[in-house]
Amino acid sequence: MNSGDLKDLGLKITKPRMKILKAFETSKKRHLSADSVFEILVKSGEDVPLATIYRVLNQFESAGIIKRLNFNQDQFLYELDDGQHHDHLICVKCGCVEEFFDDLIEQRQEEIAKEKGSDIVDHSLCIYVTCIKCKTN
Amino acid sequence: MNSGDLKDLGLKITKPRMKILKAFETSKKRHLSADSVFEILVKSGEDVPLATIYRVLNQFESAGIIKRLNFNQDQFLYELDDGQHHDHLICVKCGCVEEFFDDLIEQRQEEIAKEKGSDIVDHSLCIYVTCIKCKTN
DNA sequence: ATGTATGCAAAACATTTGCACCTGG
DNA sequence: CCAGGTGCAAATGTTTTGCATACAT
Repeated sequence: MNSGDLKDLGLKITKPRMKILKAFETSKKRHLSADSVFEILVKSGEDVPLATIYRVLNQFESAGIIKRLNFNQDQFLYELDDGQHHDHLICVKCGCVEEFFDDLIEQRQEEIAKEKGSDIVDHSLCIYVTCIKCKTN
Repeated sequence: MNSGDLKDLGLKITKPRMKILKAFETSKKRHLSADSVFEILVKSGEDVPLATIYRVLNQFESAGIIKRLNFNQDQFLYELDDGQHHDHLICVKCGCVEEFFDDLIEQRQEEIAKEKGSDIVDHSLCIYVTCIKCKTN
């Protein structure tokens, strides 16, 4: 993701937008809340107000640059959208997130929707786990 | 679910609790928000304040009487817990909810967690659809 | 009687919005 | 220059909480 991409999406290249993008690209965590983006920027002295972060995040989501995820937590998480659909395993102890994709599960969902006469618009599968690290602690 | 069951769970039989239970049992919708429980009770003249509804709903969830669901909407929904795990199809147009259970999907989730070395605690699969009724409108 | 539950009003908290000012192209 | 973006403060909407009173057993 670079400034050209932003421009192509009809979004002006502004400092807040670039900073927020960079936060995602340089963070070791792929899944960030609005608040953690805020924290990252505060720490790097590149402060952007939360309201702007939320606005930019929403625009990025509309533009298809990021995805907003709902893990039944108190906040939404956002991840860069690489175009590869996947689902998530979320550790209930440490909050870490792993991604996976399973063809069989995807297919079965299509079949289930078909049986009901419905068209799938989207789906979300969250597997809440105790991750391998937390199991041994 | 009757007063005896409530008592067995260590919950006193109070008017608000009975009214809220009845709202679930008599509603044609299985999936209700705190607010829609409130509306139902207002309409039947059995008014219970929202704060109490939230408190009772939380107690019921801890007691295993109901489940709290998160469909990526602005509120949580609650359903009577009949002990049968299932997942949901949610219509993005009309908000109607259908339930389903698929053994294959359940199994695959176990396998995926196992591959990662994690233990499943819970999971949530929401298929967002356009339902058959909304397709034809 | 007494520990719980309720009602009310107020708090909490993530997210959104109105509006005046700024900025990118 | 000017539409669009930002910053700030205030609003929103759901859910939670503190506290004094009422109730179940």
